[in-house]
Amino acid sequence: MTERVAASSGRSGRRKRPTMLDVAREAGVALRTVSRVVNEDPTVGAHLASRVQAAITALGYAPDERAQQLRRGTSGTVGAAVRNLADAHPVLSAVDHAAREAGLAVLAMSTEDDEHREREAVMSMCRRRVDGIVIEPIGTSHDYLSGELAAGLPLVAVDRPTGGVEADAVLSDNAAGIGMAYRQLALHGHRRIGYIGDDERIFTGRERAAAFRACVAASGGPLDGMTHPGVFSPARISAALTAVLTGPAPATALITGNVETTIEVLRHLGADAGRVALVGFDDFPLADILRPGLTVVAQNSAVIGRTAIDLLVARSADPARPVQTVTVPVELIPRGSGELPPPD
Amino acid sequence: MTERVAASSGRSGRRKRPTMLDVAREAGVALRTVSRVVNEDPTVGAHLASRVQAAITALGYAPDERAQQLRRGTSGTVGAAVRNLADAHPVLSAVDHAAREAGLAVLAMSTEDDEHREREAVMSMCRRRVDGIVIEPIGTSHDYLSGELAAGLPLVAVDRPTGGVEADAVLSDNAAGIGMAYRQLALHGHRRIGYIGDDERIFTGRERAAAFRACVAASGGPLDGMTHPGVFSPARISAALTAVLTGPAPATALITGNVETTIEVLRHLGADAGRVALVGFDDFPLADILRPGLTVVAQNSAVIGRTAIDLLVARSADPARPVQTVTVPVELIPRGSGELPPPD
DNA sequence: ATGAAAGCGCTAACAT
DNA sequence: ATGTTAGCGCTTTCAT
Repeated sequence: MTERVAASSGRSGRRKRPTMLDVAREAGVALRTVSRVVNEDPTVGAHLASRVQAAITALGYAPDERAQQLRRGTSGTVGAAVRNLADAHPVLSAVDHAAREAGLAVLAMSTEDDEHREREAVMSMCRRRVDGIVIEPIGTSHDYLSGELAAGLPLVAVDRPTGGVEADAVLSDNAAGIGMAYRQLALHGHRRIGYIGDDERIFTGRERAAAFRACVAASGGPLDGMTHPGVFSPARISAALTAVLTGPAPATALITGNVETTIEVLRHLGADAGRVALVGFDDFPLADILRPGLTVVAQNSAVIGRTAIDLLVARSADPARPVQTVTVPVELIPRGSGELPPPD
Repeated sequence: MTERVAASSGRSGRRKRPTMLDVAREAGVALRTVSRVVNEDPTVGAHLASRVQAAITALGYAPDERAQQLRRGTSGTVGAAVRNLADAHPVLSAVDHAAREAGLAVLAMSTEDDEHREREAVMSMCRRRVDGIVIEPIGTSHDYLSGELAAGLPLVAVDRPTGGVEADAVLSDNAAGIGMAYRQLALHGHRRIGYIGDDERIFTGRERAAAFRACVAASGGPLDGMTHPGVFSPARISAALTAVLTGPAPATALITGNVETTIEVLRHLGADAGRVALVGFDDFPLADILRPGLTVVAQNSAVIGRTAIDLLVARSADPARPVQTVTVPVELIPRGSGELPPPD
């Protein structure tokens, strides 16, 4: 590594952080009075209040939230265990906003698509006594949470349901989305439509592949060689793409079951991107600056995030309420790639 | 909203969460012994240890981290105040990994490019008594942190320096990056090179615009009408683009000063993307699937994140050490758009 | 309107 | 090797 380093003068040593008691002494009042001022209790005399405020700013005092939470018995925080913080993540964004409106802080942790990490993240949230958890499940079994659930932990799954335990969930309407994609391609003259998507051991992979097969059956199109689920590595996507686009009766249009597949397909298509019609499941930033623009089935992340927090808050208020699964509509966004005609 | 809702049977009411004392009673040992087992103290007899473990799993006990932190006086957590959680954020990812390796959890909060929100997020982290903060500064003044800094809070700025207070920083080599971009375009025959970038009130905008002017001066190219800093809205980017690409002596190549500008320029260029050479500052996912592929100056996010955590840990260990600014090299990634020849 | 004291769940001296 | 006890910094009865 060849970083350049510039150094400068040091910084004074560590001073002890002021506590509420320090403030009380500085202001010459009782501890309780400082607590009252900090919590904006109106029953403090104006004179004392201002003296306490002065002491607070003089000392640079900020209350220790851990101690507050410990004493209050609530954390005012919801955990969000999502697959990735680094990728585009509109659901997390929506959760963040909705939680803030509900007066809750968000503790976001990434699961990195790893079952073990997911469990680690969720347990860490439990140890921090979050008031609820929004999870984008990776693992297939979440019964390590059954104790917490019995203890009243509000848990809401987004995108996929939890496994092994009953929990509220917010899902996209996968079947309807695949239907929209298929109809759009059929509408533009395609008869041989292919599908490349996720492993069917994954919930969304299963739902979307099943919906695709149903569409083909309903429209009387050919299924043979057109369905390629269980595809996740770039190499296998490349192979599936070759298989579906070559041979005696190649597909003229393609539906991709998730963003990763969509992007990998675009990467392999390269210059040929304009020669095969394509609809991707799930929108992503920049899909509109591709040429041709990418037609997608977009999930409504804003509504998903909002709903997740709503369910969380509702269960907090009433732990005994019935478990709910909310299905959120999806939307087809035509941008060109899905409207390409078949080669004549 | 037309969500479909499916309801199911309820869930048992809230049971009290077990404490360490409950475990001690269940196992018939003293509180201290449970604490020893939880903290893997080897001085516990094998017999008692297993009895305690059994009680822990039977009760589904998980220690309250807030109480641990309160008592230990350390939180084992670093805060990361970044501009956006929802956007691609490789630095956050790198911080996450490096922190984990150092045995630290990460509390990530987004500042949403808002000075007020930034302050809110940072203060919230302070109230949670994080052991240090990595910040991607938005605000121009951070002297509200001077008290915390004096109290020994390790603070590391990434991408831009903090304002008004001395803190460690990890910056990209903006000047070198602009130099690489300029030379690449010059090498491919361009004489009239334009620049569209951030406001010069922003640190990176200032550094990059200055470096661009220096490049033009050094190479004897024309500066007139070629420099467009202070551009941030889509409308203004569009205007700047028109200005730089039209007139009697239009630019044949362009350098864009940040991702937002790059993407907006691509959006406006549309079908003409292949007719003007372009180098963008900062890489982004999918830049390689554009046609032509986008040539970029890439920041080394992995090194930036790592270095930030290294500086944080170093200052934790020695609060009096000199303040450091580390400059991380950038890299030119040629993908086609920067290698286009000038027309004719 | 203000204060004294108990205790949230845990760790760490200090016994034994 | 195991138990007793005093707090960490705060909120909250309960007095005054």
